[in-house]
Amino acid sequence: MSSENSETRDRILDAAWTLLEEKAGSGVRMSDIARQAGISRQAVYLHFPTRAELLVAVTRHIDRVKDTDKRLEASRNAAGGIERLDAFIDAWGNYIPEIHGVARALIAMKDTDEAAAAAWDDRMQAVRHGCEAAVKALDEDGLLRPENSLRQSIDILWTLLSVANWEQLTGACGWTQAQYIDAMKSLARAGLLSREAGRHG
Amino acid sequence: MSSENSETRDRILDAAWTLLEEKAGSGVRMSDIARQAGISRQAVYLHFPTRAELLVAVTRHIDRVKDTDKRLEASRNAAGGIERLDAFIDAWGNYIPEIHGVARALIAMKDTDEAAAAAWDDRMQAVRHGCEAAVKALDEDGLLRPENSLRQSIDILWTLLSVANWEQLTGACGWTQAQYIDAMKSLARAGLLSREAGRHG
DNA sequence: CTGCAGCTTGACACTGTGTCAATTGACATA
DNA sequence: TATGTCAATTGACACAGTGTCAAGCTGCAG
Repeated sequence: MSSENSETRDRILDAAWTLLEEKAGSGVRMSDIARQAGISRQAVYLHFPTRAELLVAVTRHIDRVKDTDKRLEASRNAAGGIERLDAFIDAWGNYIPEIHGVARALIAMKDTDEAAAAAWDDRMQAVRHGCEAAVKALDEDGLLRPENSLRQSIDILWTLLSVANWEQLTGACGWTQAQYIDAMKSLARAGLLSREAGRHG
Repeated sequence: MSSENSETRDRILDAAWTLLEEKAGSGVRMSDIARQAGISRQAVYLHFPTRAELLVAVTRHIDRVKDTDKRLEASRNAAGGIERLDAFIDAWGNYIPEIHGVARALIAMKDTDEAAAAAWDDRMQAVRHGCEAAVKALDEDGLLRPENSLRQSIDILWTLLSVANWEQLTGACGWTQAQYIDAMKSLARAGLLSREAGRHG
């Protein structure tokens, strides 16, 4: 707990990350992670008190390695509302496949584990804030559908961009990542923008 | 196994149904179901070999009681493409809250249990067929966006109408059922119809 | 009365998480 | 060299939940 950075700790995080990617988040046990990291199962518990906390640490680890903040920040610098919407969908939508494994594992734990639920909800709220920023930019440009409240528009975008939807489209439906991104941009515009705004975008 | 209808068997199904609704699908154990049905845990296994098969039987039981087929059939009788789309969204969208508990339980088992995964996928394919019928009706009326293939349009509608999206909107976002239905109708039109078609709908 | 079907009781195997205690090996420091 | 400490190891165990197994009870049909 005291030393946040240790050789072994990082090995555990990398091992967990690898396995969660490989097995798409399901069926990864503490003992599997230990074996992958080349240490004993108990050594894992020396660094992470519970499976849930390990999973949360893995997401933070990925964020650090993949420079998530920088990516999402880029979407904030876009000029107009529509550009900003597209930039956000690019940033988040292309981030999903990289956290997919951990995301699935955390989502699966939500039902039974309080800590996992809190951690996942926390991350989803962060995504929601991104949606909020994008929708507000659209609003400032006067592009939003008048029949939807600001709140509703945020909810809609947030729901469109859920991990579950990404999973269904790229998994069960067999879409490519590029198709997914294009469709989301198109769907978001269709669902959020007023008719006149849509004609120009 | 031999006798499909027995007093006790129905009691088990009702007990499971009740608990799954109550606890929204999570944390319902075989022993809980047994207690609720007023029998021993082992008696449950006398009627259903595994938890997964019990859950599947519960969905079939609900379908029978709620007359699902009749409901969905109604959407097939609508005249035009748009009416048919609306009718399908009404039928399926209002069915989701009733199967929500079992759905969650089955989805949670998908990761670990082969049979549960197959059963859930099977049901989702049935929904997809409903989406396909609605989208084809739109296509026959020449209303679909030309930039989307038929297949893509079906995928989009299917994804919009996922249980996960219903959960997020009515749960985390706090929408009412009526708001959900309205938004889905609106989103489906926005996402599927060509611009000219949308102007009239 | 016999036999069987349906249920009960109680024990047990198995898996996976998390805990605990005793031990080892390496390295730092007095 | 002796001491302390830190990280890791080994092995045992508690606990929950699913599923299995065996023996026994009860009521009813032949």
